[in-house]
Amino acid sequence: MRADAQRNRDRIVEVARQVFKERGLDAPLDEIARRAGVGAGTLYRHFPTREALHDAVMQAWVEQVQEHVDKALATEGGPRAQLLAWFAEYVELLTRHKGSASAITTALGVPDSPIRSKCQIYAQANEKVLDALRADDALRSDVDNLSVCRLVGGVATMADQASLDAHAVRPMLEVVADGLLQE
Amino acid sequence: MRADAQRNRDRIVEVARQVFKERGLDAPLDEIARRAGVGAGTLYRHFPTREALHDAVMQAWVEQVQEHVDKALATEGGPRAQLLAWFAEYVELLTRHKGSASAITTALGVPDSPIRSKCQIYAQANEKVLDALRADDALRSDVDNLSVCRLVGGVATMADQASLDAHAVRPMLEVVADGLLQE
DNA sequence: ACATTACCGGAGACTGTCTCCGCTTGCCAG
DNA sequence: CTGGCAAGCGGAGACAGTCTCCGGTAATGT
Repeated sequence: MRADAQRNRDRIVEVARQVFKERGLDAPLDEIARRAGVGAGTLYRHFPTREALHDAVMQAWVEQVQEHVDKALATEGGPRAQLLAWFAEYVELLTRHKGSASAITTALGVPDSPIRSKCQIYAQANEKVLDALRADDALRSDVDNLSVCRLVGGVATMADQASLDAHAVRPMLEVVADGLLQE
Repeated sequence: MRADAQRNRDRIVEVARQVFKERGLDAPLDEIARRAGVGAGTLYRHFPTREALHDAVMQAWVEQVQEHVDKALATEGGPRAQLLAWFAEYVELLTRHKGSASAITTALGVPDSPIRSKCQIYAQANEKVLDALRADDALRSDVDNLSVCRLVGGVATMADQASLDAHAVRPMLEVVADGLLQE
């Protein structure tokens, strides 16, 4: 890639992150182009679809998922506390950008989605937590990873769309956690 | 209201129901106007916002909520079976029109939403089921109705957006039900 | 029959999406 | 250094959807 092309690309992603944060994931792409100082054509060449741009914007913070998993697994207080800590992190990460909770959770089962890599990371992170709990025999045996991701993703989507804070989300996550743990 | 106005209104709702079913809740309003044989102005006068039209379209099947509650409560097999039966009905009703699960669940906590009446009906229906279970002392004491509605609404939203069938939704509802029941 | 006025409808302004193509500019071979 | 040539740029403009405005139409009460 030519140097100027790379510069433009980086610039677009940077501006897009800002604009998406301000106005949601459905902000006008032309405004992003304008604020990035490039023509619409340039934006669309680098990112043929809106989702491709989402994908690029999300890249940075999705890379933090791994450390959030480890943080949650280091929580004291038994499986329930660990699970809740992880779910809270999961929701926090997913709602960091308006609209992404829904986008990622919906795409979880779609093999050729433009944001597939993001979905994978979330699914793998969740699986890691579930596996850790399974090792302690704390988890019900019949739960599958995908369902749990969708369940928590559903909570995150609602939290996102209705602008719920952590306090309002907590009781929902407790219900999910209790439903998942060995009874 | 004048007779011709009433005629047009009914006609618009009827066509809108059809179009929303075919193309989702974000179908072009102008197409609805065209197929209803009225001008765009007429449509917008009767329904100032898209949501107002959603509201009118949903009216018919929201009226069925009550009977679905009773059907679920008549289910044999104890509290868990009843709860699951109701949740399954709830999801089925919410996903009957693409996009409505998200719209209704998001608006649950918004006092001045255009679709407030719909939300109320869902919330009340859910409360009725929860109350019935509480009477049998089957439910955990600390769950609030709104959280449960959001939780199940979240599942419905995911089911809607990812086009999940009842079979894929079932395990999620089981987790929610188990988390809600007295342990 | 007539006046009144609620109501109709579609032209058109506006906003956002996305493409096309003439121009510019970074890059490398000579 | 410099000339040539793609790669890349950018914005005009076609297209689609939203929503308003207002001249005209026709239902209704007297």
